[in-house]
Amino acid sequence: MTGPTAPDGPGGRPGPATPEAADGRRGRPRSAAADTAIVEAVLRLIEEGASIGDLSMEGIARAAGVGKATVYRRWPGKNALLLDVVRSLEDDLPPARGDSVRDDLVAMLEHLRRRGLAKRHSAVFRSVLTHVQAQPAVWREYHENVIRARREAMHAILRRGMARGEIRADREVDVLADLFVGPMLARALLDERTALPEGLAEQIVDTVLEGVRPRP
Amino acid sequence: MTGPTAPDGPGGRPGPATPEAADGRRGRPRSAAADTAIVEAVLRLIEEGASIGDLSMEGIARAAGVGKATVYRRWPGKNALLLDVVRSLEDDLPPARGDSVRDDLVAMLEHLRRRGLAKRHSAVFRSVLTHVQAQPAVWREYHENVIRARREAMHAILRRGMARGEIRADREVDVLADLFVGPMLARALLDERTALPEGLAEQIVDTVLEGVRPRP
Amino acid sequence: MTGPTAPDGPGGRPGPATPEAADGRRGRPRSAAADTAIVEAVLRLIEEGASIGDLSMEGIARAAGVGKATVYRRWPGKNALLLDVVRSLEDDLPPARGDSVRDDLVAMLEHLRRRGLAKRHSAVFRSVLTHVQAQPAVWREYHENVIRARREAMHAILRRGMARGEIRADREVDVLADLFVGPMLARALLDERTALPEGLAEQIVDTVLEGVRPRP
Amino acid sequence: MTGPTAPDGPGGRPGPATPEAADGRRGRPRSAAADTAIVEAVLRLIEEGASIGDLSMEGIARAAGVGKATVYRRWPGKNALLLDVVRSLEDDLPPARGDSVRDDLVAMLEHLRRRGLAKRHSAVFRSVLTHVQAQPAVWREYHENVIRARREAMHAILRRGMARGEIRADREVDVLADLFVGPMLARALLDERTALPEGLAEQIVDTVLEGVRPRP
DNA sequence: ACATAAACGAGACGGTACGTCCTGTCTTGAG
DNA sequence: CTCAAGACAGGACGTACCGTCTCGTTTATGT
Repeated sequence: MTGPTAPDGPGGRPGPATPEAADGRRGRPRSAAADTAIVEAVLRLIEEGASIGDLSMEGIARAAGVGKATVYRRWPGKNALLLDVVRSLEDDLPPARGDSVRDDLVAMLEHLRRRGLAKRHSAVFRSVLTHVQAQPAVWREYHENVIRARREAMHAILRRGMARGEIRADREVDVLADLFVGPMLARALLDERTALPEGLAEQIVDTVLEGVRPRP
Repeated sequence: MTGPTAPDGPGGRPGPATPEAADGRRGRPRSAAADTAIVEAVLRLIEEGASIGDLSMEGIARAAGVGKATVYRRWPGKNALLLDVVRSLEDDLPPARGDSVRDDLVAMLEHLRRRGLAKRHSAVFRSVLTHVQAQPAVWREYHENVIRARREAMHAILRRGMARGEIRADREVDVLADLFVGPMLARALLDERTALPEGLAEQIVDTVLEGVRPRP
Repeated sequence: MTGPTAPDGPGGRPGPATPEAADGRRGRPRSAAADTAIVEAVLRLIEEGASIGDLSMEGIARAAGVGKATVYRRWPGKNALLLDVVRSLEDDLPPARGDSVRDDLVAMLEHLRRRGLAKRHSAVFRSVLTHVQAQPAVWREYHENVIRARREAMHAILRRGMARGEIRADREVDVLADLFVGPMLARALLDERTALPEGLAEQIVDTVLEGVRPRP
Repeated sequence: MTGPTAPDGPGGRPGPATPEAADGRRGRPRSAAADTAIVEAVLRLIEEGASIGDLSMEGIARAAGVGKATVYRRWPGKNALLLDVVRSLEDDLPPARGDSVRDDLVAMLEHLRRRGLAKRHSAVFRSVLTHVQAQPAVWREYHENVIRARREAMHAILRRGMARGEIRADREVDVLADLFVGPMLARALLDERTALPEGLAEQIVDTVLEGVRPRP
């Protein structure tokens, strides 16, 4: 989510009370430079090998050359900040091109695979995500905003497939969705051997479509 | 791993420096009561709603009625302790009964499903696991001890299936394994709506075996 | 010093940078309302029980309904502001009426006593003064402007008394001055039991004049 | 107060709950070295020119080579710490020798004069005292413990003088006491020109005893 | 029985980070 | 050029934990 360049997370958090939405918009406006300096500092620190536990608001502010209050003015705590950092890494979902359900599924999984590969991701994403996951409230919000969108896109593809007779219709849609997403997730989380290999998306989609029993 | 009652992790961790491996083993022996008090305190705190980030060695020792040094004498840090707590919750894998590959797969996934259901698990396990995951070193060790065993059991089942012609042999075994384990993982981690429903194991196994394309 | 209503401190402090001294005196003039709002806010806060340490430029500006910059435009810091507040409380010294030295001394001490009694004083003055005293530079300036004037008035009275034979001339004037001022000061600073009682000025002056040895 | 070497203030603050008075006296005992390191650090910083406002608990702990918590374990805040520092500088009052009331009074004032002269005092004492004075609660306690003792010693001297006919009995004792103490205080607080000169105690006592009117 | 030695609870130690507040400066749009 | 508003970098506040280190006490064992 969020355009790749425009970090709208900061400042946007408080919802209706957001300064730019306010009537008068008085006082010195928030520095966009500080926004990016903070997010970049987090990414830099993680790339330099810091684990999530090593990160501190104190250290982030220091690394960003920013006062602590400037960080807290934008995010209520470390979790919310990290959540926004993750969001800033999210790409937009690929549009379902619709040539065939199989191709749409492959495109979706390829999107997931690539995201798990990007330099910043493999380090940042894995650790941030698992960290955020342990924080119910934060995780819920992330869930609402990011995972839900992905799930719904997946469901749309599958329902279209059912309507066109390409996908069996005697299973619940969300179970089917997990059948495709799950293997990629398992590989990303449980297997540390290698990066997610090219061709994995096709392999998963095709095998799940055709089934694991030997074909005659 | 580890018997349900006997937490052998403690004391055993430091390896060669372990007292019982020493020549004389003099002095007061470690209190087994302290071992269990500590682990139980962690579980209790989590059940009472504490997130992993809320846990502190200080608080754990306090809740266990134990001196801080007594905790540190057994585990080098919070991660190692939590890892042992997770391990204490692991049940032994079900033996592959071998009637059919399909049944063995269902048994394996049912084992996973149940583990994710137990009261202590759904609260403890999810959060501890995701926390531990963010700690590369700790995760690696957990991986070696627990996940690896599970993966190998899975692989054994699948290879037997291939040999018996029940599983297609033109795919890598570990990709196939993720095809079964992944959907359960996805449901457990990404879906907070409900507990894992009964029958989910069968549903996943059968659908993956038969494939998602409509059957004629 | 300063008329009771006209706080000329503000604006006058920065010296050459003062606007009214400038050639053209362009732009929006300073708000006299802001001047008084600030000083009044300080007094109000102290009367409401705030200790000096509790006061902050931030809080003062807030209480005065004024921007922080408006305060800093007038005073370089908290000390300077507090000093001006104290000054705004100073009454003019009573003119030496000259009927007798004894009466002039009583009038002087009565002036001190009353100043230490006024509602605003007993709260404000004591704390502000002792605070200011701990700031050498500020204290020095206060000393030059306020205490010195008082001391010189005192010395004038005493010298006149010596000339007229009412005061012994074999002591240094400033030691004699402290003999009268000191007791009132000691009572005000070291004794918290009661307000300074009526008649105290007379009692001190007469006893010091006559001496503490029993009279025959 | 407090013995000259043994800073019993720290730890002793909480009154009856003091650890050394407790039944079991468990846990690691407090480090006496830390006690002195902290107090010495305050004195050192002040001697190096720091004003009271410049002192911070953070800086004091740093200068003492001590954790902040170690300071807060002993004193609840800066005021209480400074109060103890002042107390650590108090000498015991000189015993009233009783040869004559005049000599006892001189000894008492000489004690005050000297205390205001000691290197550490003139810097530390003046500023700490005036600072502490602005904190009603702290001042009250200091008053109870230190000033009260001094006042009572003074009263004892004066009452003995009245009984022996050396002091006029038609004035309240506490007014008389201020007649002697006040001038020394005024000189110390209001006059920054010079240190308190030798012979000042005698000069004050004799002049107050004899009175300021010319003697025949 | 008695010393030895390690573990025990308690809690102090020097540190680091927390999230809040204040300082003195700067930057808006409005007057 | 001032005003109210409020963001800025910096830093102190008092609290909580970190992992280590004493304390005095308890509990085994090896003599």
